[in-house]
Amino acid sequence: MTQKEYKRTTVTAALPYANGGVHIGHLAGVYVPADIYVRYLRLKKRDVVFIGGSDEHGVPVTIRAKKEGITVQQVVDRYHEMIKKSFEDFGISFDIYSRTTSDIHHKFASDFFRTLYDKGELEEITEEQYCDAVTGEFLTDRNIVGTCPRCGAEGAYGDQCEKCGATLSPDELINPTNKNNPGNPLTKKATKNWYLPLGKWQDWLKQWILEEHKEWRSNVYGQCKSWLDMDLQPRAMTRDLDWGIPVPVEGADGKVLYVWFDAPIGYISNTKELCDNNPEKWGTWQQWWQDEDTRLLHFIGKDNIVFHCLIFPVMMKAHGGYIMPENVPANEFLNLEDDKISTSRNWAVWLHEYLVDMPNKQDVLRYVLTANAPETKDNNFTWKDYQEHNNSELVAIYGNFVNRALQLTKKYFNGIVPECGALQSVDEQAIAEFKDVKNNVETLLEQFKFREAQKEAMNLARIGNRYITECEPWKVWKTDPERVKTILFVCLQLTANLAIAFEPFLPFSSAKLRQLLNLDSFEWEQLGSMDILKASHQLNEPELLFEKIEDSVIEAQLQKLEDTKKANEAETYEPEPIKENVDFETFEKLDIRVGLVTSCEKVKKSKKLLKFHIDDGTKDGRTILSGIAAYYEDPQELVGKQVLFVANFAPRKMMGEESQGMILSAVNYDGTLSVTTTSKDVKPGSIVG
RNA sequence: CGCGGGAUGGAGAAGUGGUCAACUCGCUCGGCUCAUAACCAAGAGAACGGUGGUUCGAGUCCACCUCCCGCAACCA
Repeated sequence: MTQKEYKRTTVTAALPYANGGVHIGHLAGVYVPADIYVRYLRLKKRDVVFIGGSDEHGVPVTIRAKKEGITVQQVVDRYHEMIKKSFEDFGISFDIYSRTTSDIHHKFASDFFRTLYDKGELEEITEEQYCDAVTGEFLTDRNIVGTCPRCGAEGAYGDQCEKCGATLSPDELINPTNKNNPGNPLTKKATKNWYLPLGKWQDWLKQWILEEHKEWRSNVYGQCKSWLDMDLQPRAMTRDLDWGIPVPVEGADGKVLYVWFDAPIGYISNTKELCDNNPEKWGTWQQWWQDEDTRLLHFIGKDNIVFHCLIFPVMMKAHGGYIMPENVPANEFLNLEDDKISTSRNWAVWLHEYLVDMPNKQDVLRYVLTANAPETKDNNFTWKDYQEHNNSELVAIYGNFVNRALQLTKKYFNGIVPECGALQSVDEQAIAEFKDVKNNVETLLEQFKFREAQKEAMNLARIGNRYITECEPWKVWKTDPERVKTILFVCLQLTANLAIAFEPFLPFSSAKLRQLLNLDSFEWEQLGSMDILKASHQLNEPELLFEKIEDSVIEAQLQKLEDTKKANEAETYEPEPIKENVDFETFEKLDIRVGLVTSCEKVKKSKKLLKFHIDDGTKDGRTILSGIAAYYEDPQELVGKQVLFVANFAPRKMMGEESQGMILSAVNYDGTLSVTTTSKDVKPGSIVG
């Protein structure tokens, strides 16, 4: 694929925003593929650096800080630590994971901006912009709400009305106000900002991307093309805000660098931090960002395409001296149980929670996310899928083959690698098959086809299972023990090959397998070879590589999601509209009373009905049937409670019983029912009014 | 509204003009028993989102349409 032979590779993974945790969508889209690729290159002994870090500027963290009553720094500290820790525990092998609030970054980004400014690469534009008349803060279109001029809906945004879909500008809104401070009036103030004139670089971008990088993924190429077919507008690189990197220009008080300006520079400043800390090992940062022999790769999600393919390259080009990305493998999005992943709705599987709920199952998640990777279209993660991939692939195919090989070796040869005898055609065929795997995996990885590459690695185990079944060493042992030596020798070499092939994908399992095989180290070039384990080498005690995941574990996760859904519904609950007014006489017609429940039981053959006996102050009391059985599993808990009931309801037969009235229940937001009761003890039969 | 990406058996997913639409999981039926009821073999199952067109021939090219996602707050 790559025509040029590069000396080294710089790999970046999108900087997660320090306003929440990392979830499976981030992992599947960016971090797992990036990590696979980097581990592969390292195993090939290539020079590679893997850069990550938290993006800690921008507006949302300031809003969160305000809401929680803590400082912005406290917010970003909290999430930075959390994200960093969970990446580590998950085995995302960043060479550095730093942050955009670091001193090095502030200075670097500031200098970068200043260079553009001094070279005259930025345009100064003064504009009237909306701001909150009370607080004075500037507002983006999206943070202005008002009444839609077309459909009259309330709560239309400054850029679009969600109700009718009309594209709007804030000027068109009726009664515009600050979304975060409803009611505050707006005014307009002139403000000066610095813009990057993208149009100036349009021809260069067209040549570089549309002509020279036709091999980029179609989603990336198509998105770039659609932008490049229009006239690119200047893009503001500064904002009126007090959180961020101050604009290093005279007269720019109260202005900071736009997050999208400073965040990608974080890739570079983090590299610098890494190199400064250990120059012997890492050399200079310039070597990773400015040397023509370095290949630059950005792993991102599809929403970041224009920033990484157009804006950041223009920033680097305008600055001068930087290399351009050689590829930007952007993934599509992952859904969760058929619903969009959403931070605000808490609809996600959070990495930090997964690591607690599913201890030592990092590789299972890595495997499933890769097997289901949203490489060409949005995909769906379901827990059932997760269980299936684990149980029928990792356990049944990979883990099982390894276990067969190790157990048989233990049984027949005390865990010592036997001598290889003369090869038969069945052996040679298996060996020939698994020699192809190396090339196939390499080709696929170089094309960023991780899903297929992993499947190809799994083929090794399939080959192994087929081979061992065909050779039946457990049978041959009885007649020809010498032959069993060769069979198991081949199986063990296959096992060692599996450890190598899966290292980029399943690093924890490969480490464990390497330990079981009692191997100190291995490298990619050994993949496909038949002498990784020498005869008479002692193996360690066999252990299972993967465990079956039981239904109960999956059900617990599904329940967790179900609870989230419930909580979301509760949050977005809106009461039913109030009914038409009635006069007092109408109300008076209803005779509502207090009753004491003296007995309560399920009505046979009915799913819904409970049969109450109520003390209503009369000698015999009355019987009332109520359709709330589904919400009171144990009817006994209602006995002794005072309830409100309509006493002058016309009696009605249900399931053969007569119901004399109606017990009042509240209908909860989710449709569940709750019997009403009194707050103090009241004599049965008392009037409610 | 516009622009970009996508829609292939129950699920994932190859395939860009021409052998029975590959492969993985699931399913059915055999076999095996070394192995975590794991393994191996065989089989069933897709008129390739819809309509129309180009062509000797289309999942593959063209037109129109439908649905999903992104570009547009949070966000991979």
